[in-house]
Amino acid sequence: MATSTDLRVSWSAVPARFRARGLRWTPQRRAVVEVLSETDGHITGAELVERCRARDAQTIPSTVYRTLDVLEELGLVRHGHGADGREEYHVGAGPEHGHLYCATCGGSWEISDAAAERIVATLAETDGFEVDLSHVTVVGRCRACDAGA
Amino acid sequence: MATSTDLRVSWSAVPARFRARGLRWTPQRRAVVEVLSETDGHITGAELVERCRARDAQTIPSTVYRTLDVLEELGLVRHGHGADGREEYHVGAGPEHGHLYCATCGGSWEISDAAAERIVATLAETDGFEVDLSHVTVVGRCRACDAGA
DNA sequence: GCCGCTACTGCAATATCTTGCAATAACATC
DNA sequence: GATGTTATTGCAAGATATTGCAGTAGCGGC
Ligand SMILES: [Mn+2]
Ligand SMILES: [Mn+2]
Ligand SMILES: [Zn+2]
Ligand SMILES: [Zn+2]
Repeated sequence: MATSTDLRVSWSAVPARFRARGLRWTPQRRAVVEVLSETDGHITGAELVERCRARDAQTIPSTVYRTLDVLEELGLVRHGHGADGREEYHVGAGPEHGHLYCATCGGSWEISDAAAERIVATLAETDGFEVDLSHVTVVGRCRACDAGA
Repeated sequence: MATSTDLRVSWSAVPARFRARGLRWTPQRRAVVEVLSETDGHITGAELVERCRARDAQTIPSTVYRTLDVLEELGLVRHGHGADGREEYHVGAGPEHGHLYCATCGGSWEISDAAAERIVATLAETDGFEVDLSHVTVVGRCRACDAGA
């Protein structure tokens, strides 16, 4: 089966997780975590900054991005990149998955578990490479666009 | 077999290719193409700007990036993204290929043709998706790092 | 060789993300 | 509840990339 690290998380336990690691629980980090706890699925770095700014106009982007780095180290979020290379965070979205982006229509989909499993297995066998599935972004052309053109 | 659009190109024919399309051949575009013609394999957008600036200190980044867009439309280069999402251009590098990046050691490799072929076939079958192989970047952990840790 | 059309450039503003550094504020300890 | 340690923040600068717009200059036609 495909690697399946579940991202579902008890946000209420996060402050304790921070302190247990010698990290500090600050108002700025609380704001980021509150926004994330209300997010399901995906959010870009810029969107997160925007939503934090909506609650607190003083929000500083570098603080938000540094908080994301910490949350990712703790395994509470994972990031990938959109078709243009921008960061996209996976939050509370269940099992790991990669994304498919259609360059023609702009649509995006999660890579099916079946395909993910085969891709991970293929690169493990032929190249000895262990894939970070959450980070996988495949750009190309979707079935609909292929048919319509 | 895997898609195999060859990028080997006769740079001397480029000015005529531009004009045939109603595009103009300018000193700025000539500089970009000259740098590319001396490049084999890969170059990031920033590196290209830097090398153009080395020949002409007046080089404007937006002009370079716009020239890259045109060259890509003409099929003379293709871009992908590094592990951090930054643009990387494939130039004169033979058949299309994707890349593997080890997040641990920072190493990078081209995805083997065998693996590429299976990945392209898998996504075509299971998700009806036609992959742009040049744009594929897979991040994870290489064999050496896996063994050493 | 000149002219006109319009593709292209330069520039300034904007978006996203990172980094170094000095000042600040968590929090463990007492 | 005061204190010291040091993790964290705010800020400024920088790297990379995109966009709108007004002025410039390629180049096809004469
Ligand atoms: Mn791209
Ligand atoms: Mn990344
Ligand atoms: Zn599509
Ligand atoms: Zn490695």
